[in-house]
Amino acid sequence: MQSKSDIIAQDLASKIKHQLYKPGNYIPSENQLTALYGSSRETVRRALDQLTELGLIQKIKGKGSLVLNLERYSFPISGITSFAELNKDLDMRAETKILTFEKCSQLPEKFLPYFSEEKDSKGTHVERLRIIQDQPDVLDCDYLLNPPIADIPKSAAEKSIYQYLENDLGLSISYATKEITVTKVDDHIQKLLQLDHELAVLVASRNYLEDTTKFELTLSYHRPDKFKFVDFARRKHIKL
Amino acid sequence: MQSKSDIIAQDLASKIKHQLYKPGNYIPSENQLTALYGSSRETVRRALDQLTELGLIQKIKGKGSLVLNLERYSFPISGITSFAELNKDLDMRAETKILTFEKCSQLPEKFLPYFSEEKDSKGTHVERLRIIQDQPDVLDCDYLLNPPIADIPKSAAEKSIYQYLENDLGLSISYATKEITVTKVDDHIQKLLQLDHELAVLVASRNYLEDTTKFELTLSYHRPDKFKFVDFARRKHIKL
DNA sequence: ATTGACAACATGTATAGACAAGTATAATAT
DNA sequence: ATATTATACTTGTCTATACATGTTGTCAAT
Repeated sequence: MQSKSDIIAQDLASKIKHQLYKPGNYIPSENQLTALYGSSRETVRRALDQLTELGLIQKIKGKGSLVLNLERYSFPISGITSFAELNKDLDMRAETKILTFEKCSQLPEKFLPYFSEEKDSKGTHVERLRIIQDQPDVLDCDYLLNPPIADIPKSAAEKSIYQYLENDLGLSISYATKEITVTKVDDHIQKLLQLDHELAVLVASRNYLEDTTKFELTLSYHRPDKFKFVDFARRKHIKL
Repeated sequence: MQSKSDIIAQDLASKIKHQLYKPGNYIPSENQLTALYGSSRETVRRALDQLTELGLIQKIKGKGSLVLNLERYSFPISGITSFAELNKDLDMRAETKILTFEKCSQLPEKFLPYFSEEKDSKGTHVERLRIIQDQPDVLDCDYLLNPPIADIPKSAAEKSIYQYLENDLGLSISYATKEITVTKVDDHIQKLLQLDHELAVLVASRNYLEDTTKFELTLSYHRPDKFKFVDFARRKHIKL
């Protein structure tokens, strides 16, 4: 269920996207938004907090909330976003080729160096090659852990695994830890990505549900010349 | 000035760091924290929101706030954190060698392909080589834009530019957009980083103040074999 | 022993109100 | 004209309250 502040945030985000509120201008003040949406100021402020976190606006005390212009530098791809979602959002008309789809009684070898803590976990191994404009771009290796994900139809891998998990199974994907490195890859991967050298960008991530259950391990091998990670970050003032 | 909720967040974060609250356990409930800190529940909740965003805890409805165990996989280096801060936090006893420190009337050539919008901006050009355990690791190229940063002493570059800006000049560093790619580098950089090939990881970022003034451009060239970017991300549900 | 209802806890969401502090404008005094 | 003051805005912070909803254990009925 969407909360009132989620709906307001969604509506404002869409208005910013469609340039009803333009970069460099202020959106209506919190009091005006309060009247507009018929809600309390705190509720409006919770919506604005979301937009601030996303990097859509910057709040300036005494003045208002300024719309930032980030579209110039393309859009954040950090966070947790599935390939299918990116494909749709960025309209990159990509093709997906399923290379592997198998159930395993333990973690496949290739995952071991990165996720040794799951050595003996059952799961489903999915390998998919992402092809953009006839160019192999990314090799996605997923391992869906068996508890909590028992069975998954092959059709879900063809479309979107995340959509299947969230819409069909009703699971709530919540957070992830990611690690980006550059590694040497074997002949097999080198051939798949049509590389003329042995280096690839590797994004390794552990993905978790709302109840902190780990449900997926991912290794994504990217062509270095195509790889681009865009991020928006705010300075945090908590010192550990 | 630090707000009440900031102080609570800071205190809780420190307790988590020092294992007073351990991973897998729940921190005290919001009502207990309310009593503990003598504040309202909303104030406590604002503190918990910060810890949630940082990935220190996961709130579970009906149960409580669980401490997550992220230290196992080393700690998020996304966000905006200066090298000096990282050096201190991670205790990596790094050495910094200043290669360039000059005022410029326009953007130096090397920045142009990445920040063409600042072509004619005055500023200070700082190049620093980061050496970790006698191994050149990162080449940091900064360009501090003249408005808003007029003069900067060379001593600041030797210690920490961010500390100088925030503490001495009283500027508020607020947010940044970052872009991570892999690029071919020229002989000069190749030699500095002691690379036996031509690929380096490039982190390009635009850094902004609280009033949305852009104040710094950064190009960081990393040795691919040493590069590691760790991130914590939460799934966002706003669709653009 | 199993089930079901209930109570006591947890977090999630929304509201209303108050005051602080930064910004900009207009009126005022010099 | 210039500087000062008042004011009406803005966002920032905190409080108190209410109700919704999810979780867990207890106690009673079956």
